[in-house]
Amino acid sequence: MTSSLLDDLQWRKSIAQTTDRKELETFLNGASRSLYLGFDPTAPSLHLGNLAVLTVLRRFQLAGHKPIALVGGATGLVGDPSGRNSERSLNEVEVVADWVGRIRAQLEGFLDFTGKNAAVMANNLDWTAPVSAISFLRDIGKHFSVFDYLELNRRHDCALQIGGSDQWGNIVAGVDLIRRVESKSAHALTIPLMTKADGTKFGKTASGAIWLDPKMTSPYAFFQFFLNSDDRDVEQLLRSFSFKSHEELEQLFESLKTNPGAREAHRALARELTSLIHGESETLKVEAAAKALFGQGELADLDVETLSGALSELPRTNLSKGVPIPTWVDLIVATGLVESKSAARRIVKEGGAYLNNEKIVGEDFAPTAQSLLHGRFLVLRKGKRDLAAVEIS
RNA sequence: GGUGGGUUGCCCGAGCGGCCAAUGGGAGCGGACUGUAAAUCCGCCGGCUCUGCCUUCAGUGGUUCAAAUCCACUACCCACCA
Repeated sequence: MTSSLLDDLQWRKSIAQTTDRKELETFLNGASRSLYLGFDPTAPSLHLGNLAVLTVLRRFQLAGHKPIALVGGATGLVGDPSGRNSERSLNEVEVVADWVGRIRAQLEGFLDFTGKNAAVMANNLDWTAPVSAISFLRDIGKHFSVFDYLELNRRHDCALQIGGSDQWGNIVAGVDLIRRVESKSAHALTIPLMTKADGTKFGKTASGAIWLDPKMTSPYAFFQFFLNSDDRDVEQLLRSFSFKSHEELEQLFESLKTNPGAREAHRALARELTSLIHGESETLKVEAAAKALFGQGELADLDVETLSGALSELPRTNLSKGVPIPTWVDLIVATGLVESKSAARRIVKEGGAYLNNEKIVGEDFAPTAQSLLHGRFLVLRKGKRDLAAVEIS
């Protein structure tokens, strides 16, 4: 209930639009309020884009308010409101239910579901399912994100909805609906959609979105994503995602300006977020791995534990002992780091192929038994920083 | 409902019977430079059992020695008229 929550969000450039700022301020200062944020289950995991708005929800909770995370099981089923893909198979229903479950589990790690301002999980399937299909279409139609707000207002006295700035229209429609139907005032706050300095969408790489699920984006890749961020994006990323104090952040911004090469701010960002999502011990492992693999020391000098720990973070493939070792090209494709043999051959031809940090030459090159580190590991590298591992067992 | 235009590789967009795996741009990838950054420059950029072969230009069928290119039908999009 600190009066500075909105000021803090402002400082973080996390506010795109709000309904009347003064009223909102008064509303938030008055008591511990319920507010909600909705997610569409369009994938089995949340990604960094979701995390940006989710972080704001968390800030509200830390300020004493009660967050409601709405996972739109119903929304996920309807999806495309144009109705073009209106035929849904039973399978899809099950899939969406599964996704909703997974997303819930991720939210549980991020919000506090205990205590006096415990977070609440809601699923709009709870109030859309009992409504018959015909009345649903007639009364609610595709506007049910608006309807959700009304329903949460009734059930949880929720009078603030937050979301990405693309949701502004929807949210305000909900505010209006509550005013009309319930004669109560409701509020809205949107968060700017993040973009990168180069104009591309934030949180996407060539290989796709950065997911919170460690099976979809490894903690190592997650950490590296932040560590390798464009210098120009780091300040905003810290503002948006970090829970450090303003003073600490200002220091990092300063370091970014005066000594960008040290990448102190990048590292702080990568550490904090990886810890937040994957836990501190995982972060330590991942960082140790990166240090080992990118260090100037010889890979062969690393002890088995360090090496095997580091390699476990990478895309990898296993080979059985005894079979002849395939070519570098075949191996790198097997790890999944390169998608076709043509692409792998190209990399060799262009001089970007490495085995155990030594450049290799020739498309037919195959590691020998002597190449094995500690008798069972191979470290493949593509270009400057993409690594993969092979283990013989 | 009527008439006309469109559907090309990850995206945009040329091609309009053979020289087309298909111009150009963007994205992506490799190299140089660096800081596991950006900008810049150079190269690559469908797949494979790689001097060749295979699968691509909305779908299906047809004409032809030969089609992304011509014809017919189907689907979707867009424009003008109603």
